[in-house]
Amino acid sequence: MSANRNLHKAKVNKKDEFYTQLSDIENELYHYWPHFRDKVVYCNCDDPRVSNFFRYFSLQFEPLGLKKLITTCYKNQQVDIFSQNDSERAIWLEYDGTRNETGVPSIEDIGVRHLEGNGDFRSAECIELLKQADIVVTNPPFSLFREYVAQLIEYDKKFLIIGNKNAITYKEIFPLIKQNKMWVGVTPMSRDLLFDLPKEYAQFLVETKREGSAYKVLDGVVKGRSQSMWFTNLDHKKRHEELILTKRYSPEKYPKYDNYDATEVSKTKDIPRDYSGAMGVPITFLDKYNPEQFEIIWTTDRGGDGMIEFMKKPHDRHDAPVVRGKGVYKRIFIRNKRPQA
DNA sequence: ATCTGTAGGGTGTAGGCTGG
DNA sequence: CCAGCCTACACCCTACAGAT
Repeated sequence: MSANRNLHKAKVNKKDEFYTQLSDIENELYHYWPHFRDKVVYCNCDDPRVSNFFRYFSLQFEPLGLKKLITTCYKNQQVDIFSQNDSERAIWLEYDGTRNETGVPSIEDIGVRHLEGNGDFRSAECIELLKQADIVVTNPPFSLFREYVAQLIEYDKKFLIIGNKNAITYKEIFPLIKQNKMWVGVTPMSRDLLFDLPKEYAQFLVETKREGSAYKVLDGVVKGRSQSMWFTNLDHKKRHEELILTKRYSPEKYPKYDNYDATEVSKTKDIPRDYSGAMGVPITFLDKYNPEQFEIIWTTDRGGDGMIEFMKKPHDRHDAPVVRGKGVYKRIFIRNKRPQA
């Protein structure tokens, strides 16, 4: 019984109980089809038995024109302790599209192999699989997001992944966004993503958390709410769309920060069309960010290439932007490359 | 040279506001 | 009313100063 309790606790404590909804994958992937023809897709943080990523790519294998689909699945030691047999060993799957007449891949069509290790994306055997891949698509563990992205960059992979919104301001992540090496996917980042949950975890959330914050109920089904968004380095149409600006600058409407030499613009849609100086905007600006239209300078977080130092005014705090004595939330500093009259 | 206490920046989770 | 958007805040972590 006590082992049972521990198991339950282990399950509840396990962070990665959030499974991406098939509809969210479909809605995002829809915008990238040309990128996938003849490509090897790798989902390296997936359990193919429950993952909608594997499901999506195996079902869309032929329409997308994929060359190969590879999936690896992480299994931590915790689970092994309680399992009765070795069916919980880490596995990897390879699918090259051979199909039976039903159009749905059968187990015979898919090569299922055991991994030597635990399936950690950082392990040598998983890196070997990564090297074969053209595009990586998955929902990696948020706690390892930095390392995860660093590895993708190191091996020069195209990717389409889900991460926490706050990851934008991580000091390892923001430079990639500034340098246009990574950007926001098509699904608006301002909207929360909802996730499928295992039954026990859904129950745990309902019992201990608040509806609307930790979870939401959709058609009677409990979905986990997370401040998540898509990150990618695959080009898409949205990031080339001009953001239409209607407001005009005036010093009264657009105050300067007390501690930064920049103008506060509290809503992206209020960016003045005729202003060429540095502006602070909410991080959700990145939804509308078109690199031909705007230049990203830096965020209010310290670090970076020293640019931010030039914007600091004498003040007792620089951890948050301050307007008329009142602190506001994190901002991204931008400049309009082509202000209009 | 190493330890330790502390300040404050960095990160993640959750909650709140509001306009259509 | 609630999706869309913004913010509060606790706790972790790191750097660093001063002590040993």
